[in-house]
Amino acid sequence: MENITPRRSSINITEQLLLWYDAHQRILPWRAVGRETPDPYRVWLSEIMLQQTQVVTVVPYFNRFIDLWPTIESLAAADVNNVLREWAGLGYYARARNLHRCAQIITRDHAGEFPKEEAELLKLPGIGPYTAAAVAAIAFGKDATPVDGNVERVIARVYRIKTPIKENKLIIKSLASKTTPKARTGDYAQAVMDLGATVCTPRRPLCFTCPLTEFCGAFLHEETHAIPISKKQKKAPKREGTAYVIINTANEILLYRRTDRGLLGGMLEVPSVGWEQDERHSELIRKLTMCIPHSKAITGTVEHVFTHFKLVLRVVVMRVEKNDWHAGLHWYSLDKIESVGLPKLMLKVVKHFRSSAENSNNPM
DNA sequence: ATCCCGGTTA
DNA sequence: TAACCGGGAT
Repeated sequence: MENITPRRSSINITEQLLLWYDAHQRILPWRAVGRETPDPYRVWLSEIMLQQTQVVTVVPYFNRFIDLWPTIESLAAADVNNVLREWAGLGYYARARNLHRCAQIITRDHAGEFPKEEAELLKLPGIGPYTAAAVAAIAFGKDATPVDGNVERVIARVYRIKTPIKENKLIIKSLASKTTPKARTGDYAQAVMDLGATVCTPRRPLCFTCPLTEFCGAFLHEETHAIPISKKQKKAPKREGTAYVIINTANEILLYRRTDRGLLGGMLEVPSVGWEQDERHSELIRKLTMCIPHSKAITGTVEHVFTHFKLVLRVVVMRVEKNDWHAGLHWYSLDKIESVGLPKLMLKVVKHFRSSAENSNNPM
């Protein structure tokens, strides 16, 4: 039996991965096909979107961005608020602001060309160790080894690392570098990440389809379920607040733009109080409540989970005359609310309002 | 309901 | 080291 086909062990782990990648790589809109040269702009844009975000989520956003801004110059020339609008729903909104800043720097200071060296890429906003290595390898074929969560998991299993990933970043990086080929560094990087995403998954890895089982310490010791070691995270505390859906007689909703820094930075929001340190809207709400005390009703709550806390937001609806509130306030048509670019939390509030208004004969 | 997953920045 | 989101699995 063993002589019918060449012994797999005559192929090393790198060659095995590249063979697997040639046959099983995912077809993705930012990937070059065949002998095409990858477009650094598309590689960079995709890698920024892929930070903390899965491929299936990224694909439609990527296509939309490319439609709107096919070149880095066009992205640099865009209004940052339009970039945030298109980013809405992807989360981690600092990525969008850094993306725009980076596009402007590349356009203004680098003649529209990305630097090819990992160390130079690292200096750009929004580009950290992972993305610098990914762009250098994938877009420019440089000898760089991006290490993301997929790579960490694959390496931890193959080398049977049974201590927390967090404590082994350097070891994992050097092991991953050791198996990086001289040529096809971009394909190799994407091969490991594809394998991690589609085969060597966090739970229930599909080892029966894996090209690396003969090299994999975790598989050979039946320990894939126990590697990598997950660090236990402390459970998020709960916060509560009140969101105000303020609707005028033109069926428009009052929205504000948040400050650039911190939570949901730069995004549009429904005014709310009680759950953030900066109570920017408390005065507005106080005045509204005094002027029209009988026009409000709590319609229920929406819940949302952030990185470090859980939020329960009571929803209060207020109806105001269109002319009562105009100076400096930003009204948005409820009919077009889907296209203004609200983060998920605020979308939940608006959707809750709409469904509760539908289900009630007398919502006020 | 409750977990788990994940790069960059300040 | 903590802040920063949304999706998916169980």
